[in-house]
Amino acid sequence: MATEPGSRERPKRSRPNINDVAKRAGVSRATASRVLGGYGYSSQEVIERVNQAVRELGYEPDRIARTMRSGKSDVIGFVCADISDAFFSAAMRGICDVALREGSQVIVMNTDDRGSQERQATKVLLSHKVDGIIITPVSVREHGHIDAVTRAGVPVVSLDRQLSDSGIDSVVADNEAATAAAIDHLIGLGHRRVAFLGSVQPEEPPALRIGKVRASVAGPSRPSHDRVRGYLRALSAAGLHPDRDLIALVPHDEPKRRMHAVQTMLELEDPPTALFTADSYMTKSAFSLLSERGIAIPGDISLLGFDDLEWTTLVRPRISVVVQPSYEMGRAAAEQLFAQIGRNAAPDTDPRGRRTVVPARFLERDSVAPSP
Amino acid sequence: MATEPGSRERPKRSRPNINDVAKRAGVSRATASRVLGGYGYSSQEVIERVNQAVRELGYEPDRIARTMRSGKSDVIGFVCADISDAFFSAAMRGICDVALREGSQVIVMNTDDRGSQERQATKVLLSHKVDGIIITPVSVREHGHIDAVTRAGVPVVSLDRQLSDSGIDSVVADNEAATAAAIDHLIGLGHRRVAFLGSVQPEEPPALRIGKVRASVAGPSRPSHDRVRGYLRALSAAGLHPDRDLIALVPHDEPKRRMHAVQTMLELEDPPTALFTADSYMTKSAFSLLSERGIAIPGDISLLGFDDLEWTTLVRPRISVVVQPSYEMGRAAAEQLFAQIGRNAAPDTDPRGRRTVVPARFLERDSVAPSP
DNA sequence: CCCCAATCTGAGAACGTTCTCACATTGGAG
DNA sequence: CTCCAATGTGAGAACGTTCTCAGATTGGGG
Repeated sequence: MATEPGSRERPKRSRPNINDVAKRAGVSRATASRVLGGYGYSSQEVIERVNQAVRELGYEPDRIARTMRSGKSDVIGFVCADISDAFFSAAMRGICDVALREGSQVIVMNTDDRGSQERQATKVLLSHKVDGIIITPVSVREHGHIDAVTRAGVPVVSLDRQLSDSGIDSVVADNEAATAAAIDHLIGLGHRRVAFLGSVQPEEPPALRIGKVRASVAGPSRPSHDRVRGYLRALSAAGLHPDRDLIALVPHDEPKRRMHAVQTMLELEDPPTALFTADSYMTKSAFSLLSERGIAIPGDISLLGFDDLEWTTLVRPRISVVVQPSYEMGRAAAEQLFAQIGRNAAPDTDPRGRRTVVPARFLERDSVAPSP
Repeated sequence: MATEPGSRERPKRSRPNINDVAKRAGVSRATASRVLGGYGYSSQEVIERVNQAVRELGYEPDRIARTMRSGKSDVIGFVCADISDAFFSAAMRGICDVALREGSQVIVMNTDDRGSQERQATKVLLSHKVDGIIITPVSVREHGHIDAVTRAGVPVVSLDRQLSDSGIDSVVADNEAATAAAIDHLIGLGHRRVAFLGSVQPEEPPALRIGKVRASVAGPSRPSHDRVRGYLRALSAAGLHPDRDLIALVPHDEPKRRMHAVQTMLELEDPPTALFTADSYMTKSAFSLLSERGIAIPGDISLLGFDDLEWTTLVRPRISVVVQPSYEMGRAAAEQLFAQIGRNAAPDTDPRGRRTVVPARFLERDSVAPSP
């Protein structure tokens, strides 16, 4: 009723609030809130009148006001390097599914693996009063900004990487064990010269890239390191000595250097009979180069990769891979986060942080054969 | 100073607010806010004292309270079918990049192409007071819930699909033109029997899948329809008549039926000499089947696909494709959304909604050859 | 008949911000 | 000297919610 003359500028008509509901139901705001919140006492009649009013007005509570009052926002943050990356977008889906079940929403922020962006992201999320944060931290050592989050009483779960010396929960794949098993598989097939080709983050200290692999690889969990460790462990378990020439670690943002690393490996005097490519970037580069050069897989050389990508079953031969369950890892991280949120961020349970390790699976396909 | 005895239960120590800043600077809350907001008059001395206090306390304004007061949240929503899909996650990245520049964050919600989820998502986002929504709507006809969003004064941009009879902005690829050009290319190479293999949404009316393709394909922009239209247009421009047997549209969530559609096509009495696969699902299925069957591409049959996926350059032959610039589409949608937000959601500019069409590119590779 | 517990309700505070308004205090022009 | 504009400041309202508290009304047990 009462359509004002200038019905054009209606957009100013804002959503009904709880006062409107109360008025329509003929009760006070407190009573309406009590009915909606389902606490305290309310007469049956009032309950019905309020619900009726809610329906008639199409009332939806304002989550901002609710957050203001309660401190709980029903929003969590996901901080990752790049949401368009297949691993992160799959994990994101897992996170979203759990969040939906919990009645929460997810804010995503990309860091491009830059510490400054990450620090900014945590600040912003905190000022949005998120209930918790899932993060794939750029650095496993410098995590002052992340500690600040937990200190503010906001739960944090670290995904895919583990922070050293912090009580922060983490969800990681068993990269070391899975890699060791894969390498062991190759050794079992008679391979004695197995190359390890992996990527590292651009920010990583160059020490890792050249000398003292074993030492520099020690420390907190980070996929690239753990996989090197797994490689070394399998070798040593089989009584083989690691050969510096058969290990290459290049920054993941330099495709040319990746190609070059594979190339160098193939031109060795005593070349490897099997390639273990420790991540999707490297697997792709190696496969490209091999097929460009007309080198037969697995006839001339065996190829075993990490990460299951769509194309690994589309190319011939189909590539055998160790696959990280990215969706499930996202789910697990979210489950753990909501568990923390539920018990009100009690930071006392385990001083070293709960660590969830999810198994990576080995998918045998056609790119690996016995050593000639 | 003054570390209380029970310094264990510190987490209750909440972040400093603007009152703390004001107190420390020895001014009123209003003055502190004025300095921080940079409006009105403030003496140089007070400005410095306030900034000093901000630094000392590490004060960060509470965005929830700010939203409460101003109605602007610096958050936008992205509603898509599935964030783990390559198209959406790339678009998401584009959206995030623009949002970052604008000082906003992005909440993602998945619908799995279900109308109920989508309606729910818009409600939730509205109650979070988002400044705008980018959406890939499930249905191009039933958009009452989306109209409700604009009616609430919240800008909306539709991505990849266009809503019929609504003033809602959209960003879409020129699917029809790009498809027509691709088909034309095939015809130019002598192909007379070109098959069209595409997917449709599960919810889509079966009418589309069987008869009267041309008629049912009319209407608002939606990639699957536009591509069929482009196909028909190119055929007709070349004086060719469409053959019902050479057109297959199957729900994208039924891989078996996809395979079956390709199979049927190949077993036709007068089989096609070229396959146009109108989306990534179909391209993958067709390539798989062809290579399984040992059918030579492009020797026995030419293959031309839609969507550029990583593997299309990894397999042999490399697949020629029409590629949709997903990242740029996300960017464009976000740009348009913030433009609307900037001019305060004036819904008066163009009653039919601004339509941004971004060109799809044709990438010629090795999977297309002249007709034998 | 009185009292107290149980039931029901509403007034009002609080969350942290922004911003309007009113009230000083200047100093220069007339 | 007077007046007014320019400059500087603070009190307090408002956003929409939740929830504590106190007050009112019942009814049953003593």
